[in-house]
Amino acid sequence: MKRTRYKEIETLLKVKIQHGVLKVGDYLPSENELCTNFSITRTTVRKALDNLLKEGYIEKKHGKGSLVKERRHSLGLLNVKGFSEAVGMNVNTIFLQEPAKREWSTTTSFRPSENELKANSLHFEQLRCVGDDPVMLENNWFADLELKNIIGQEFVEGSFFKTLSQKYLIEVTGSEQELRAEYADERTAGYLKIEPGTPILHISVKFHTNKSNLNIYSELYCNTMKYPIGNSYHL
Amino acid sequence: MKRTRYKEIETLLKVKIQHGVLKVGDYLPSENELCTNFSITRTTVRKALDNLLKEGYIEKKHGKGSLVKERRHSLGLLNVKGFSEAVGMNVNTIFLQEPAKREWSTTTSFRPSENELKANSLHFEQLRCVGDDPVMLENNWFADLELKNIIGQEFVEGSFFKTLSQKYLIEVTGSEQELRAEYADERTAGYLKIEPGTPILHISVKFHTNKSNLNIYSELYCNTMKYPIGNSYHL
DNA sequence: AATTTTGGCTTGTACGTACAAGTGGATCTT
DNA sequence: AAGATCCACTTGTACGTACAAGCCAAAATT
Repeated sequence: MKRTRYKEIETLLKVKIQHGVLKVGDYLPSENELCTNFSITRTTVRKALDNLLKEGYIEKKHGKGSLVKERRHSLGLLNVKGFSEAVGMNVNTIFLQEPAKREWSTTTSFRPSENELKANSLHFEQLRCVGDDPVMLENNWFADLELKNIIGQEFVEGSFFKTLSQKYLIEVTGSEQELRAEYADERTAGYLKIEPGTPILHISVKFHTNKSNLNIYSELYCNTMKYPIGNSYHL
Repeated sequence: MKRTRYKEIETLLKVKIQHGVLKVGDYLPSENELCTNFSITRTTVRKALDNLLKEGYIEKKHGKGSLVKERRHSLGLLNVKGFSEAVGMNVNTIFLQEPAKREWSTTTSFRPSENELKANSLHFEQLRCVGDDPVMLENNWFADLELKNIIGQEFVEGSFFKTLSQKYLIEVTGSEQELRAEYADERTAGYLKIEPGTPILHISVKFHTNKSNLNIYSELYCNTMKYPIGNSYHL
């Protein structure tokens, strides 16, 4: 991943927000202050702020400033990253199947490319809990191409995507999703502690990354009774 | 809505794409060509293209150009606009309840503000069909504040959002959503032609607009068996 | 005292310039 | 003929400038 000035500012501010240095409702330094503080032009500052806006971290008020926004308290922003970045603090993740070489699933909505299918597939399965409530069963596949030592390694802060970003400089650049309401099958229901046949939200995702041959295919099964899936979008 | 140069170019290109003048896979004129054609600077052109990128109309290739992208053929891009703009051609909309003054719903996920609750509520209900298959039941509420004559009037191309944009210069600036898998109740199941108790996808949306006191509250009930809800996101 | 005006801050739009970096065909060299 | 180089094109990043427009409090006017 190429380092750029705007990305520097962007991640720096994002970290400050994530760590609570900048709290919800706080105004960011004005664009001109950021310019002088970091010795960059307003064009670059605005590019960084635009990205934060797009990802829902801030809100901009014409004539006033940019302020830190309340991130969705439900399981928000699935269109940006994975689960553990989206939710607040009290999220526990349990590995049902540790990362290992396994067959490509034949039931994913998004079909891997021929090149990916030729390669081996790495897979892992997690159960996501809010407190003690299991709310999401998650399966992930990706081609075993460029990620040396990813199996056997602990994930950074429990997040696969943070690991990709920090250890391999791989960033998610986009995603496609398909959403379906389905009956829970027995296995899924068991892990989610619900009756088989209960409606669950099935989300199929293909994450695109800046490595053109690396995509992550995820199948998520969510119990939305207590914790609906959230999403937001701002121009 | 304020008219800006970049919005001009943006809508002009968008219309060309929507009307098929620019087809999927076609390259747009280069940024420099657009500059000279419209007598604007590259900064402005890029702002317009960024918006098209964000809304999923185009794809950019470094060193090559911008090309028109395949829009998702499933019921895509709910985070941007409403239904009839998101899907292709063969969508039929049936009014179950024409726009009229009705009570605010007490069951919406997103609570209208005090100011909105004080005002009267306008409501309408639609059934969305792909061909002959009913796929989505849609209820919409919004405060009766600034939209003179909107009841009794035909929607532009059947779309409420297009009507807002073209007749009232109101644009959607963002949205919040909550997604749940639920059992279909009898009424919903009847209209969607499914058995009561079948899982359906319930989407609650609050659309924000450039009129700060105008939000649109929608409750959508989708039969995702045949047509899953699609979504995509690109940096 | 109440109202209007002003001025200084903020973000929004738009101008123009320069160079980096990816792409691909034409040209030159071996 | 095959390969390497070059060049003209594309988009990406970053610089700098100017003014419009929204917000708000202090100052001037009524």
